[in-house]
Amino acid sequence: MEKLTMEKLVNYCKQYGFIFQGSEIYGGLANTWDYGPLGSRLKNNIKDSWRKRFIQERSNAYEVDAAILMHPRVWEASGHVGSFSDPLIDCRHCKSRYRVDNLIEEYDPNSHADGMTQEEMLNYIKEKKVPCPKCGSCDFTDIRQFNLMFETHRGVVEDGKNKVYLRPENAQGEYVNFLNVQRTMRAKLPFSIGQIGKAFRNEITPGNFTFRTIEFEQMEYQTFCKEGTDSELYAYFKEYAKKYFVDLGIPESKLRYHDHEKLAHYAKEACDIEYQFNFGWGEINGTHNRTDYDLSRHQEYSGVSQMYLDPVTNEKYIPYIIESTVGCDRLVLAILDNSYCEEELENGESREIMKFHPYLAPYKVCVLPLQKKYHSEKASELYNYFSKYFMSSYDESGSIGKRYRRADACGTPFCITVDDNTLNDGVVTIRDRDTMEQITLKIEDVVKYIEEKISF
RNA sequence: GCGGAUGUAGUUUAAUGGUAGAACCUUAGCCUUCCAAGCUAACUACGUGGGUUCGAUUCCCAUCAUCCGCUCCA
Repeated sequence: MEKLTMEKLVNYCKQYGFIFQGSEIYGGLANTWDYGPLGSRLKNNIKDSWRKRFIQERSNAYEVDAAILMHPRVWEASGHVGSFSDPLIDCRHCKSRYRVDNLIEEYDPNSHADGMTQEEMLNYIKEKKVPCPKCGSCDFTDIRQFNLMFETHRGVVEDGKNKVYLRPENAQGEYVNFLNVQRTMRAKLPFSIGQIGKAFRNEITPGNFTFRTIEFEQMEYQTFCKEGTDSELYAYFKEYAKKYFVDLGIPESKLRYHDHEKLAHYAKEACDIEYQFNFGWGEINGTHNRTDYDLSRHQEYSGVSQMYLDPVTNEKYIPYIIESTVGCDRLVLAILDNSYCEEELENGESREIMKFHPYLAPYKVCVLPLQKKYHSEKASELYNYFSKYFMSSYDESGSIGKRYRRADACGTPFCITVDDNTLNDGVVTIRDRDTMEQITLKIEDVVKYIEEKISF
């Protein structure tokens, strides 16, 4: 098999209705992508699988759906306003662009550029004549701020007073609801609040299809726990996330952990899980030990106590938080990347197949009348019947072989063929894409059979 | 954001300073009926905007987008 390239995958996704370029008829808007009929089914199935593993099957896990627009003070407390914008500087000579704090710290690791204001950083560069790492000259532009948060305004008047931000991460939605969920669910530590939702970052983005986009969906849960139990949970969640990916059909050989050497200001421990995409290793999950940083900050900025009263020991304390995030769009891409196969046929041609885990497949079954003329009436009837149980498709156009292959290309695990035996004896032929085996089943047994096969 | 490449139907492509030909796909019909058969039709394209020109899909410029490599990604 030829190596899968991103171009091939993009093409495939477009051809079969998984992913289209955003605003395509206007020439496209960079780094936005629209999920088509099959892609949105796949994505929803992935979300459902996450929800099942991380909310439903875990005790003390609760889901919320928080607003994308939050009080601007949230982003002050989180540290996003002020520090989340990158101070950038360009070399006039070779046109390279750098983050100023990185530039200074590379020049002198003991310089503590983190704590400097923009002016101080600019002065530092001028005084020490910090050279451009690329060309060696010291001829830089002024520092420019690139705020990574999308801004908008509430109300019709645009002024600084009513500026709001599209959230750059979802976690704050859980943090500000910590007490609400704890109280209403009568939850005891440790417990988790999870959320699936969109976040927005106004970043400079390289392509790689949907791997990095300005608008993206995260599936994450925040676990509130007592200090001292945090590291054990952190280690456990790393394993738990990896097992989830393996359960979805991703081979362990294409997964690896990547511990962060440089930690964020809030983090005590941080580790990514990376998947081996066709373009290289890329993060699909992050586990972070965020300590009590977030709730302490919210307590400070809101003035509302975020203390937890331990009913057993009567201690009062601010919980630690372990965060586990899966990039939803990235996982969709990983699943597409991992499922794509080109199969050599006997006649030397090749065909594209998607081998999804049946739980993730956009369509579970495709109903095919063997002969359009004689079987399509019964087949339509069965299609309507199966549609009540799972996503089904129907295809009567072209030869039976062609229709099997079409279904394979969409990743449909089961084809159900309606023939004379269906009309006479009430049985259908079910063909399993993975084994290529055909079995005959009574119509009333089909739903149970399929439901077992597609469970997760 | 930088450098390189590219841009003709859904896909792969051909030709051309006088607006485009094909294959596959799709759709309809006939025939066939358990793994992309055949026949007959139909549908569908020069990324966008300027400039040069009598005339631009073709030449030039800009822009947008994609791919590859950097950069960036608490």
